[in-house]
Amino acid sequence: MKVVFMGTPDFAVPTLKALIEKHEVLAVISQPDKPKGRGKKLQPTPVKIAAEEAGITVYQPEKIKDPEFMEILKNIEADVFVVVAYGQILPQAVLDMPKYGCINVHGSLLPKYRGAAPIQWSIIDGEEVTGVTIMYMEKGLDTGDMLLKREIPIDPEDTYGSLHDKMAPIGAKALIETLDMLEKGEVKPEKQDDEKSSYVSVINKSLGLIDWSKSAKEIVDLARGLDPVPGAYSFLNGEQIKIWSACVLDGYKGRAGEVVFTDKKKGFAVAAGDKAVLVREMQAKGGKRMASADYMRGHEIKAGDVFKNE
RNA sequence: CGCGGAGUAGAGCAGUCUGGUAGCUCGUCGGGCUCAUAACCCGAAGGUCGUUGGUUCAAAUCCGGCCUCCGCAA
Repeated sequence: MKVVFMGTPDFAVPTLKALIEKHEVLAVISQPDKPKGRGKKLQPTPVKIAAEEAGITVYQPEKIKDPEFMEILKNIEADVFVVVAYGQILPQAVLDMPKYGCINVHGSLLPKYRGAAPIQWSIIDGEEVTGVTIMYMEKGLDTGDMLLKREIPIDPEDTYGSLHDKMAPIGAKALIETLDMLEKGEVKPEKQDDEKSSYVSVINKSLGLIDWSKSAKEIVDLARGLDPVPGAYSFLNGEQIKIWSACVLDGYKGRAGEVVFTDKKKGFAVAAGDKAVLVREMQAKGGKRMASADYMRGHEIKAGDVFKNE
């Protein structure tokens, strides 16, 4: 099939690569390069890098709605648009362009977790199963008819990063299968049950501030859902501490946020609303992420110290 | 030139302001004791103090360049 691919972050790259292998990718659309990192250096998107490696033309319109760009898009005459985490809403005129329509790869089992950060939220919510959904795009956000679903178990030790890396290739494979079915006319579009739908918000940094009055499991899930970015955090003696990895520790209680357990090998634990949270990996400002036990060799943390919101 | 922190033994840090060839908590290795919710005692090995110039009788420490890592902001 003749494909135009639209995508921006890492999650989209495996799908792009699979398409390059199996189909004819005529062009790639990605978000404009943005200043990132400490220097304010312009950073190409992961999708752009992958596309250029394959020698495919990349377009990065500021707004896809731009009439001039829409004209270009139309003249490419693709059979299908494949969209994976592109980052812009496609106007109806674009959705109507290709004869096979616009196909989207979404990182959840729709209709649950519609929106921009389904992988993170499924972990933060403590889900045990998630998946990818291939669907037709329509005007609403992630509301189109579903074509193929793949379930993926969430391991208790999975983080956003590890789950993301598991899901991206599965999404790529599912998409290729869907295109095969499309060509053969074998797809069976399935309506989403709006009654069962849920939307999740974009992840922002303030979401990572730990509320120690919540249950230990909720805090642990928050940390792994925000690992490796942007991280769950709290403050000890006015200094921000990021908590990357933790587990529930039974048998210890205290005021929420209070250090209730220290061990030179296991690290330290902080009281939550119910049980305690044993901090395994953490990071102080200016420092690298490290085992909490390592941190304690150079910094004093003792029972009774209290983590606060600032 | 967006703001800031940091690079010292395998790990985490102190020492830098007030120059005089390095220390703490662990780990490792050897020995002792025997069990005290993280065992204790004794001993040992292990460091071009990121790199490179400069100042100085003398630089981890003061000054300049460079490299790397990290937090914030985007």
